[in-house]
Amino acid sequence: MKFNKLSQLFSDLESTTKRLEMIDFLSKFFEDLKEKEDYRDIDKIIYLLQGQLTPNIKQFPKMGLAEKMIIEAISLHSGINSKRIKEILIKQGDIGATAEFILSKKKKQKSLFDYNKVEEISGSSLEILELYSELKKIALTEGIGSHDTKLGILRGLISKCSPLETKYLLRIITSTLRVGVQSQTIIEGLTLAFTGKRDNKGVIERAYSLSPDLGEISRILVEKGLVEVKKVDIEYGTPILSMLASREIYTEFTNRLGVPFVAEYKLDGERLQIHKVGENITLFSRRLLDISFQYPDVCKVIRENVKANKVIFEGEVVAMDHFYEKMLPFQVLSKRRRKFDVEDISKEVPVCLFVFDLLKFGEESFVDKSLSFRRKKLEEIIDEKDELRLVKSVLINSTEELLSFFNTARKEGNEGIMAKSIQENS
DNA sequence: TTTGGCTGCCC
DNA sequence: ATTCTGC
DNA sequence: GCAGAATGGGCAGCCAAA
Repeated sequence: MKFNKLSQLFSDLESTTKRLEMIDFLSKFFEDLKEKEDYRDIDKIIYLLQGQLTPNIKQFPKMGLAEKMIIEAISLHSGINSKRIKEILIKQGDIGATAEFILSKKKKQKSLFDYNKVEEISGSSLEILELYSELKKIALTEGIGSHDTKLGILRGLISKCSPLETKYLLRIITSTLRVGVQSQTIIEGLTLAFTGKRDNKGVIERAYSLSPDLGEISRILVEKGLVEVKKVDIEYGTPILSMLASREIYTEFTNRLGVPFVAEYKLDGERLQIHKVGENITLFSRRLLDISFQYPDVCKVIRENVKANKVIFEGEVVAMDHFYEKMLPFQVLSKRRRKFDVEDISKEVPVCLFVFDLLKFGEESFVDKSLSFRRKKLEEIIDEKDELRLVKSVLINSTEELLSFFNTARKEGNEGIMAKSIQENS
């Protein structure tokens, strides 16, 4: 598929704020692929629709090239100095639009024809596959001279793109695609185009949350059908999408959930999803980056004190003064987020992992089990140590209990408290 | 070798 | 992370 | 209430220029 086709889709999506209309644009686009039975690039198309090169679980480097360097590239390409480009950027409000504006002017001067028309006639638009491999090159370029190399590749791409294509190309590179569409809407489009029924949305959503690679899910859907998508499940080594909590004044917990419900401390640290396969420990950040190397101490304490050969669980790692049993604020912990001198900083900023959920144990998925069941199993398999504990969790029966739990939580240096329903299906 | 702009990722 | 918008 | 976008503080790493 050509990139101009995808660019047109971006443009259509951007033209509306109505979600149903966006879904319609997406499903029409997918149905077109279906008619042509051309699924070669479907995964890449999906990633680009998400404004990415690869799914988060792929641990692929980022472009390392954002607004300031794009300005440099536009300047090199157009001959307009970067100060002037910055002025245009302020007016246009967007680096993509800025480039589109500048290039459409320039190209009109150069040629008597409208560039987009020339391109349509000659069919010379960039192949998505080529665009994709060039973008990968940009991401993989590093070391001395890498800025120039990246800019060189980018200039090559821009010279093959129409102004409209350049707009979206640059937005993809700077992770600011913002055409009003993300995973949820893409899933709706896919559902409509490939299953015909909107009710099937949940199946794809579930698969995506357990194996967050929408390109791969799409491929399964178009090549093997919804039946196979249903079979997607949580696997060791593949981090699942983390559940997000919504903010709420704690006194409202009782109104929303009734009593009793479970309350837990909300800790001021970094969220970790832990996959243990034998002695092998992998830690994933909330954005699904493998950050195991940052916490060798955490890996060690898990290896030695979690009594399960294979298990996936979640926790919050918090900087801790073990002598005074005092939790330290997030800023202290953030010193741990580094690549070098990891052992030194581990000693300087000791941490504790507070475990709060179980996702898989052995070959059994726990994602649909009840809260109490998950907690009970966690208590069974974790030997608590100074550096490894279960998060404080209590059953709240009354407003008085809630108030006192909140006050204790704050006194002990927590951010606040979390509320969890005891209903089986949540 | 040092400095500072830029980028990306946590919250 | 929070806050805002359109649906 | 949901999905997506816009925005902010603070840290470390990378790289080019000083």
